[in-house]
Formats: sequence, C-alpha cells, structure tokens
Amino acid sequence: MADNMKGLKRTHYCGEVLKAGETVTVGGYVDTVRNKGGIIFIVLRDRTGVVQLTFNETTDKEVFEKAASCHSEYVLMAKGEVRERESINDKIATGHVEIFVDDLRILAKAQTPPFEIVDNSNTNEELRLKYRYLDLRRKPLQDNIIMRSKIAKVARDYFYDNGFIEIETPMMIKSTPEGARDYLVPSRVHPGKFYALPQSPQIYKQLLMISGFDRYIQLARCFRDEDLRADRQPEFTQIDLEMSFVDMDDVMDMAEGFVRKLFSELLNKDIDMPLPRMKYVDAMEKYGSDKPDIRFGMEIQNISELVKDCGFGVFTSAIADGGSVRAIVAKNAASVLTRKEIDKLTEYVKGIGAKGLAYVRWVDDAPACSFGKFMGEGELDKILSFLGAEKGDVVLIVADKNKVTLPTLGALRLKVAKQLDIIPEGEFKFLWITEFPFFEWNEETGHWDAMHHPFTMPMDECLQYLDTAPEKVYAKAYDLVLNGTELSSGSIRITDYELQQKMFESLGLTDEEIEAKFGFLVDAYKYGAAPHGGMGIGLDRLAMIICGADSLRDVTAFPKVQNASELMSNCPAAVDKDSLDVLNIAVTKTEE
RNA sequence: GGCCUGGUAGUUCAGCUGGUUAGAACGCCGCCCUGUCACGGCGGAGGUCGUGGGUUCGAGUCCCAUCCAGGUCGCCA
Repeated sequence: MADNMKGLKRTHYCGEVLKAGETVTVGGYVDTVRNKGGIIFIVLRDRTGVVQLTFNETTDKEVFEKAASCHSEYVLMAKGEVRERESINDKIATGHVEIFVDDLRILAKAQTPPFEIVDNSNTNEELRLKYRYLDLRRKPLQDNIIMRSKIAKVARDYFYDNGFIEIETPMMIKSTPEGARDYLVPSRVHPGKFYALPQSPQIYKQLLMISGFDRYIQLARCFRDEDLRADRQPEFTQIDLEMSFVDMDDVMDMAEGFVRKLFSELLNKDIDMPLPRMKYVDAMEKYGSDKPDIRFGMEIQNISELVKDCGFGVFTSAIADGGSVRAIVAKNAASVLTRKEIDKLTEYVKGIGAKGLAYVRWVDDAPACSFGKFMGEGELDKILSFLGAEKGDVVLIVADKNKVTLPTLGALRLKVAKQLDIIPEGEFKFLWITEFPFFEWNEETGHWDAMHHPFTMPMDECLQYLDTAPEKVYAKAYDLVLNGTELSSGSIRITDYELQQKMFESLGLTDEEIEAKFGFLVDAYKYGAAPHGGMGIGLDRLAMIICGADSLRDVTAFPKVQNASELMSNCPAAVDKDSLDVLNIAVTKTEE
C-alpha cells in the first residue's frame, strides 16, 4: 500500500525559488535518484521545474530507507527544511538550495516507463504517442501545452476587452457537401439521418450577427475528414470571430491588435504595425504560393521575354502555349546543389506536376547549363545578368503553363531554402494576402467555383463584372500568413439577400440546391443584417510557430497520427452490433 | 490512392560484398560508496532482427508481399 497525504499540504511548487530556513512541502515525480551510500539525493519534478531532496542516513534511518526504495517516476510528497547546498549547481534555477526531508510519503509507485522521461527524448514518436500521458510529463511538451493555454488566455483577454462576446455554437450540425469531407454522426432518433461535425462555425456566427450580438468570439473546435499533414489535424481549434458594422480594414486592424498583444506579452517581441499586405496575384507571381514565406528572398522571376525566340524548344513551346518560363536564383548554392542534388530536385518537380527542370550551375568561369547548346551567342549571359545571378549561384528554371511554373517554383524555393539552411530561425514575418479572385474555373465540371465560401462579399468595384467577366471579380477576403503558414482566413460576408442569390446563381446552383443547403441562412438575411465579417485564426498553428515546433502534434495534448487514428486509445474503433442496430447502420466494408 | 524514408535488446543506434554465440550506449536488476547533480565503481539480466513467403548449404543482410510510423503529392470551398 502506498502512503497517504494525511497531515501534509503542499506549500510550494518544485520550481519555486525557496529561501533557506523555511519549512516547505512539495509534491512531484521522481526525476532521478542518486544514492551515494550514506546520503541520497532525489530530484523531484513537477510542471514548474525540479528541486533536490536530500536524505542523510544518520539523521533519520526510517526516512532514509524509504528514500532508498524510490525509483524513477514514483509520486512523492516531501516535507522538510530548505538549506543552502554545500555544492551549488547553477544549471538549474533551484540549484543553490535543497530540501532536507523529515517527512517522506510515497504516494504512488511507478513501473519503469517504456522510454526515459527526459527533455531531449530521441524516442520514436509512435511509442511516445502510445504512452502520450508519459510523453506529456516531459518538460518541452509541458511547456508547449502551457504556452498554448497562455495564447488562449491572451485571445480571450484581448477580444473580451474589445467588446466581444463568447458564444458556443453547436458541434452537431447539418452536413453541407462543399469543401472538405464532414465527419458524420448518426442519429438514433432519425434512422438514416446524420449530423455533421462542423468544419467551422461559419454559418452560425453569421446568424449571430443577424441576431445582433455585434461582436462574437469562440475558441472553436473544427473537424475535417481529410488526410493529415504536419500542420493539419482532423480536429483543430480556431480563434473564431465575427464583427458587425465593419469592412475589411476593421477586421484586419482588430486582428493586428491581437497579434501585437500576443507577441509582446508572450515573447516580448514588437511586431511592426500595420502588417504588410500583398495581393494574391503578386504572391503567386513572386513566390508561387498564396502563403509565401517572406523570411528569405529567392523570388520567382519571369524570363519569358528573354527566351521567347531562343533555340530551346521546351522554352519556346511553353510560351507559345500561353505559358511562361520562370526561374529562381539560389545564391551561393553551387557547392550544395551538385549535379546529383539537382537531379534529385528534378525528380521532385516531376513528382509535383512539372515536366522537368532546366538549370544553370555557375561554378567555374563557364557556367554549366542544361540547355547551353541551344543558346546563341551571349544569350545565356543576358539571362544570367537579367536574373542577377553570379558565380557560385544556381539558377533553376521551369517552363510550362503558369498553373505549373508558379507553384512548382514556389515549392522548389522552399525546398532549396531548407537545403541551403537560409531560413532565419526566431523571426516572425506576417503578411496579409488580399484581393483573392472570387471565382475559380473548374475544368472538370465546366463552371465557376467559389474560391472562398459562397457567402464572401465581392469587392465593391467588381460587382459590375459578376455577369460579364467573373474572372475580374475579387473577393473581400484576407488571409493572414506567418512564416509561410496560413494562420488565418477571413472575409466580409454578403449581407444583401438579392446579391447572395445572384452569387449562388453565378456558381451554378439551382434554387432547389440553394434551398436544400442554405435555405435557413438565405431566409435569415431577409430579416436584415448589418455589414459583417470576421476570421478564424488557427490556434494550433499559432502555438506551433510560437513554440518553434515542427508539428501540430507537439502542441496538441492528444493528437491523431497520419491515418487519423489515435495511438493511445486506438480510435477509431469498431462498435458492437447492438450499437449499430440501434442506429440502423449496416457496415458494408471493414479493415483487414 | 501515388511517391520517398524508416522498422535490430525497454530506448537510441551499429551490424561491410550473405558465413561461428547479433554488438554499443543509455535504461533496468543486484552489491558497494556521506555532497551527488549526465554521480561513480563492480557484477548481471535482457533479442522469434515488424510480419509472412521465397532464393540459398546458410538470410538481420538479397527478392516478393504485407503491416506499422513519418514526410510529401492528390485532397484540405
């Protein structure tokens, strides 16, 4: 039987700086035991830090022997006098004191954990996730989870201070077939019918604006049944907000205030305001991405004009087909990007849709060029000088339709930057992306799709093109990008019933479809709504970047792995036949 | 679903062109040690090499299949 806590009450956390002479009681997990024979040191750990407990054989034989029986991860409570140490350890905050224990309780014994609970664990993540509750004892992970909590607190403080009201929206809602796949929840009461878990509280927060709550915020759980990535979990949390009587700048200003407060309070960093803005089309042209990482250069350049009459068919035919020839220059990369490495990059770009990769690798006085033999006198020099390339640089060129060249070079830019290790750590570069095209031509279905959701307001000056030139219509939408990660997405909503109807028509939705999918929302706008808009800020991604983590799993207490299962509890799992029967569900295919 | 990487003591890894009894470090167990703090010393236990099949006199190593994990593309209005 383990001891109990009777008569003891914790007075301090382990990480608190204690004064010599006072009597304290601490509780925690055994980090290490150092048994020297006649004296024992136990390092006790809790979420705040560690403190050394000291036991002397001659002082109290009984307590000493109990200490000798302690092992890693035992849960202890210890009362004793704080003393200055004979030898100081400046590596830890409490390294100048120790607790001379006169009352020790072993509150719980512990099996040897399957991996060592140490700060810099190299243990395979699969195992750590299976024993997530042990992994979470490690300080780096605890710090991340605690930081996440602080971010949530700053968010609540900031938005509450600005008059926002926190309102919960339902987790069980109606499924709408657009966008990401929904997680479905079967209804017992309504056989054959399903709820969906929300991909975002979008529709509900708009309804709250119609109701007149004026400013709404929620730390909202969202669900998407899509494949995972390092920065994508099937369930995630958004700092979700919506404001009335606002236009784009009002929402963006509000978000900027939050960002400023967040970084100043938590990281003591001043973020320059206002945050820079870039049009979507410029982001695509320069960075080949709608979420560019602007911590480094290597921007995409268009050399179509220079090569449109050259002798290299790959270039000229790409241009003739309405495409372009574009390049990035990797400065001083010739030593890293060897011929072999460039071959690997070529394979990489083929894997993401490009047909190939042309390059110039300038090591010697004569640059090695994959298309050199097609170049006339001085042509290559002209290209290199246009690009600003110098000896030691590597130029990577893709020729294709713009839909291929830009994203390919955008991805290549990131990959090469990582390879060259030129992305500065500890910098936070925010960027607004604005003026998104409203529509996107879908070649498969042959009609226009909404690039954002269909409730997004077109920019005022574009309304005239709705019927005549959909490609000229831009949205009142704005994405906030931080270090190449899409942190937030938002827009001003359509509040005019007739305009909304028109947008649906432009998207090719029939009246029946509109009624079935969004009937209640469309109806709601008939009763009057103030202009409103908002955004959702990814709390998990924000925490990931602030903590310097590489994966959402490092800032989520109980994350899912790539196939959306959770290794600790082993969910999802089969359910028994009775549970299915009561839901009127028949399973037609199972694993294995 | 496609592609890439990985899977060998509890953990992290090594194990060459196939060849005796598969090694190291940490952890774990036992004994010793009164100022350690990456404590130290001595001793010890611990492996169906992810799984299944094949090639071979012989497979951790080669081949095929499969499972698991990670990354990535598709996907994520």
